[in-house]
Amino acid sequence: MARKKEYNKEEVLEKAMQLFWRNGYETTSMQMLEKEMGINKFSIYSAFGNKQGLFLESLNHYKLRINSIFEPLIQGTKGIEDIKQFFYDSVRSNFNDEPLKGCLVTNTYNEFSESEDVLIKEQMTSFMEDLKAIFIEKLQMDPNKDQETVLKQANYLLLAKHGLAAAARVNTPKEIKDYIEMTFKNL
Amino acid sequence: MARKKEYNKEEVLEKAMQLFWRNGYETTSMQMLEKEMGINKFSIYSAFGNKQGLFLESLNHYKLRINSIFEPLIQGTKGIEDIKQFFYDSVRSNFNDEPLKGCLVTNTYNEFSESEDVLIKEQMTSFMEDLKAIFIEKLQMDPNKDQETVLKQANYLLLAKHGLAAAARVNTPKEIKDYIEMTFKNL
DNA sequence: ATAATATCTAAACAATCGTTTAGTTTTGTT
DNA sequence: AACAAAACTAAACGATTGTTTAGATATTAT
Repeated sequence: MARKKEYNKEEVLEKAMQLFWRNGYETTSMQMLEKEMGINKFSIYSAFGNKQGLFLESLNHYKLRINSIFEPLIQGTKGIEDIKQFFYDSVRSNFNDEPLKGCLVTNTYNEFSESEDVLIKEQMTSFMEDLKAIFIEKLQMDPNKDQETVLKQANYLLLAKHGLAAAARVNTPKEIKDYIEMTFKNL
Repeated sequence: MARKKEYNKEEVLEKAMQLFWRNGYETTSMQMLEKEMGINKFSIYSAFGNKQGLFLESLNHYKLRINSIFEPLIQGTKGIEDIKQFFYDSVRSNFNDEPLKGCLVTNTYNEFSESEDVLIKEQMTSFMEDLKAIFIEKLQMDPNKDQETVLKQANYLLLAKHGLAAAARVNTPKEIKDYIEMTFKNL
């Protein structure tokens, strides 16, 4: 009993996410989003509530989109090798002449670390905790590692991943490769 | 033949720098700066030109201020141990119940990685290159290391420093400590 | 065909952004 | 004492921020 949407929600969300990914939350204006998404501001507000709502949905869209990177990590059975491959998958764009945008989650984590936006901070914290849990599980696959070592190495890898994501926006493929290789050299 | 300034330039610069450090460039407004620095907008503009000028001077002020961290690194004679100490010095606030603001240079590096602000990007790039040169020099103190290894480890440490600075804004002292120890374990 | 309703466009909203202007006050020199 | 120069206050600048409103348009169920 009503008019049809002239846009596809997934498609415009993908475009919004790309823009947020490239510029961050604060720098991306509704005007830019309107232009990039190709739909009117009113349509954005009816579909996503407000800018924060659009961003949160963009984050979720991002998580689904990078499933191809997480799936092998979660499903893998090779322990620490899976994590290393995950590191490489995370920065694939650095080796493919694609624009370097790092990791949207880490970018957001950095941008909002001093912010008081509760919803977004919660999303970030839970995401990081999930990742740490996965790392721990992978590290525990090695029976020679006691629990203390596992936790220590998980902390190490979590921060390494964090740093890699940040660095991936500015560093060269060679620097990235050196970093990943050194990181996993003696684990 | 003129009126005296009622403020001390170093003092207001310190306050501006603190604010930029906490919030980043984009999030810090002239209104906030006016309030924090305790002087009028007009005075800010006469002294620093514009917001970007104020930020660039804040960056320089920051570099002078963290001299106590860099001096031991540059003057040190213990090679890699100096770098490790430098890492610890960089995140001292994490161990001292002080507010966690990470490293202003790295925060800025991240915030401006996709920006087109040439002046600020130049400052960041030169800063990172300087740091890498110092790392290389330190690593070369070990005569057992060939040049290829030196470069590889320098890349590794530069990214590690980058990641540490980002992570220092959100992680716990234990996580930070685990990270630093693991980073230097097998160099 | 008509009524109902959701979606569109386009303009306007108040608030804030970085920046500038106008006018006053203070200081130092002659 | 009078003038000149710099620093102050406070208000306003136009542009842009995120958000909302008003009205036209399109679609569907009856």
